[in-house]
Amino acid sequence: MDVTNIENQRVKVQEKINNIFDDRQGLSGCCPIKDILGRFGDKWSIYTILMLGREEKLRFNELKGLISGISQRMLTVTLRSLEEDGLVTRTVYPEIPPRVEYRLTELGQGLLLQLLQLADWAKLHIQEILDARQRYAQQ
Amino acid sequence: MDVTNIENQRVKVQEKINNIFDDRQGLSGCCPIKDILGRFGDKWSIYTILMLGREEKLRFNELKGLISGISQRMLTVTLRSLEEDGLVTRTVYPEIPPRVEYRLTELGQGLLLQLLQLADWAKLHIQEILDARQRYAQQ
DNA sequence: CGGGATCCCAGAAGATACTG
DNA sequence: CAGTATCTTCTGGGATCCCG
Repeated sequence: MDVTNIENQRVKVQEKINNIFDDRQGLSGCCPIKDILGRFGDKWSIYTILMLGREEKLRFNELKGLISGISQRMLTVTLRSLEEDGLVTRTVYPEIPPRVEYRLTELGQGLLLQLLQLADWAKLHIQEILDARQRYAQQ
Repeated sequence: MDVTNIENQRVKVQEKINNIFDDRQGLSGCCPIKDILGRFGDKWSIYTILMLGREEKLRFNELKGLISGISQRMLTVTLRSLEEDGLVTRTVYPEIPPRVEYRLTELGQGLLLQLLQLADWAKLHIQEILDARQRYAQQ
């Protein structure tokens, strides 16, 4: 009985994986995971999304202060890329000096939730990974 | 009532995000998401994990055939990196010619499940992203 | 068969200076 | 304040050759 369940699990996983690769042609020649990953797999997007998720709205220099180490250029590039994909909105207030506010869209908040799930898994298993890494280094 | 629920949701999200950053110091100066992402955020790890997840066990050249476009070097590098982190096992059979089998560990299978969840979200929302990208391009 | 070692390059990211 | 422009630096990954 247990064996059957485990076997069923396996088959489901295999089907899902097959589905991912079936869709490859339709979606600009790339599997959806890779495509999504391209959106936040870079060096700064995650931090940007997390900060906007925590603070709800932030100005350019506020973000720059919160994301330690990021350069002006990379913050600009990152925000433009997130905006392009509809994950972030950019609102310019025509004042002097200018004020620009960034927020997550609903889509961006959805992605944030996925990231947090991934973070949960990561926190649960990070120690195993660190241990494995150390074992590997000692061999 | 509904407003309170939404507000509760928000607070939960904020707490989670704060937790991620609280742990930064303890975990080699990096938040766990970034650390995990470093494991499969590269160009080939995902495909490797997906293939091993689908086939259960694979030899070096079988993998190379399944992952179109990958070079010998990058397959080696990718597999070593996954092995180092305890996501993949490498078994050498001392025959002539040599035979080497790769499999996902339990940890690797756990990560695979996370990836599949991400894929589910991706498939649901990829079209929104593509639309947003097109709108952005036309402005 | 399953790699290791070496060379090389494009594109990502940092530093710095300037601007509406 | 919120960028843009330009230059340089760094790194991931491809190509090639070799080996047990």
